[in-house]
Amino acid sequence: MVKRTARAVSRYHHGDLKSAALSAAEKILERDGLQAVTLRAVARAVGVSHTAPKNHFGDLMGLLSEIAAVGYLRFAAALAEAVNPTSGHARDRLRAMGSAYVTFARAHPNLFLLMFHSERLDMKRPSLLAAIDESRQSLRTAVISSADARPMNPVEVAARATASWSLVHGLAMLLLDGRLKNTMASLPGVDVETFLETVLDVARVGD
Amino acid sequence: MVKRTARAVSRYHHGDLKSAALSAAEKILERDGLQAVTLRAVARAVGVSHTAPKNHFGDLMGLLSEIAAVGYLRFAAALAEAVNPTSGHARDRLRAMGSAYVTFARAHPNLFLLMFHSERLDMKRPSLLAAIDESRQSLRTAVISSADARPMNPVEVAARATASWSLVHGLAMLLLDGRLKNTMASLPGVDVETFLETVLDVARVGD
DNA sequence: CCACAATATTTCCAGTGTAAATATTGTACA
DNA sequence: TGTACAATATTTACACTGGAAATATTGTGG
Repeated sequence: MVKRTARAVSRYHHGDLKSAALSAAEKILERDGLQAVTLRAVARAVGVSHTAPKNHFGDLMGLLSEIAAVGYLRFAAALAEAVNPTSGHARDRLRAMGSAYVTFARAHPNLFLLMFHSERLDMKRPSLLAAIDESRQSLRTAVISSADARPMNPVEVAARATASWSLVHGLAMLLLDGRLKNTMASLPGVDVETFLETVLDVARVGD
Repeated sequence: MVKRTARAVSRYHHGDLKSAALSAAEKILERDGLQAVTLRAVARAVGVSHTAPKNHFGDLMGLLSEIAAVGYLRFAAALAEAVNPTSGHARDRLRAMGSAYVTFARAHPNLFLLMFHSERLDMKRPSLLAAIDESRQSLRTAVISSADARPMNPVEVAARATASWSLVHGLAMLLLDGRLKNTMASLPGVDVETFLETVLDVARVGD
């Protein structure tokens, strides 16, 4: 059995506890849900005393915030990726980002739910704020580039951006919370991804 | 000091524990958040041993489910109320219901968040299912009545309904999670309700 | 009036977050 | 090289939680 990554032999001083704990926590989150993400469970998974994580995350909220921060960085990358190849019209880029938004939520449901669960997050934590801001940048570029030629006042611009965001976010949340099961059941032969794309097509926000 | 409602003198056998516990729990929920809703806290608030609620709710998830059920009944009433007086066009009714949806979420934020937090709910509990179905009925009437004259296939009908729902739900969730603070801060002089109405106006879903 | 079901209490246990004191280790500096 | 110091980890302790199990009280139908 090979030694971990760094020189870790003595067992005291894990050597890479922070990142090890983060990935262990993320695994627990996706596998067993948020309620299973526990300081003690993470510590057990990494093979360390149950108070060791405190040095790196402070408390449970700190740990969850760091997990969410990692999620936001991946989220931002996924959104940016979705826009890049689409060299078509601005509206197509917005549409592609909406699709990527929902796809990410489906691919990492528990992580996504945590990311929008402020009650469990420390919204003053710098790393989390920075990661959120990165996602916001990704979103903004697509929304801005889809602005019409005709002049709009700032409120209308913000309202359209918020409407677009609300649509994709609400769709993701309803889906993850199982609220679309009835709808899907009433449409035999229609698979989920097809239906989600139809929703995004039908709802061309603003005009 | 007047006796409670029913004849409750002996202190053993509360007499109306279920409803008393429910309203106490709801008060705690709105005042201190979901994490404060605890079987023991509710029992303390009602002045009863900490295992007494078990007889009525089974476990914590059962209690939370009953609270959510009450919320869904109120939610359904609020939505139905919003549609009733509006005798105008079908689209106006849909618009009014969207406004009522967001208004309810703002008026009872923690309750609303619980209602869409399946992880904490027992979605097999009959009372909860019935209450959810009542809300769904309220929503459905408005959406159906706003359907165009021109024929649509079932998938498009469902997609439009889902898009409308997603928009208002996403708007409510983003707002409650504090995700619109930045946007609002960038629009000095615009108050929240005005902005929310603008979002709903801008996003006339489907056509 | 009494057996029984419903309701409430008491007692107990395992699991959790967190604080405080202690122990070990890496490292900068002499 | 060696040593004080900061960083990191452990041990111990405590208050809280959900829940199971045994017990006690009360309402009610027979």
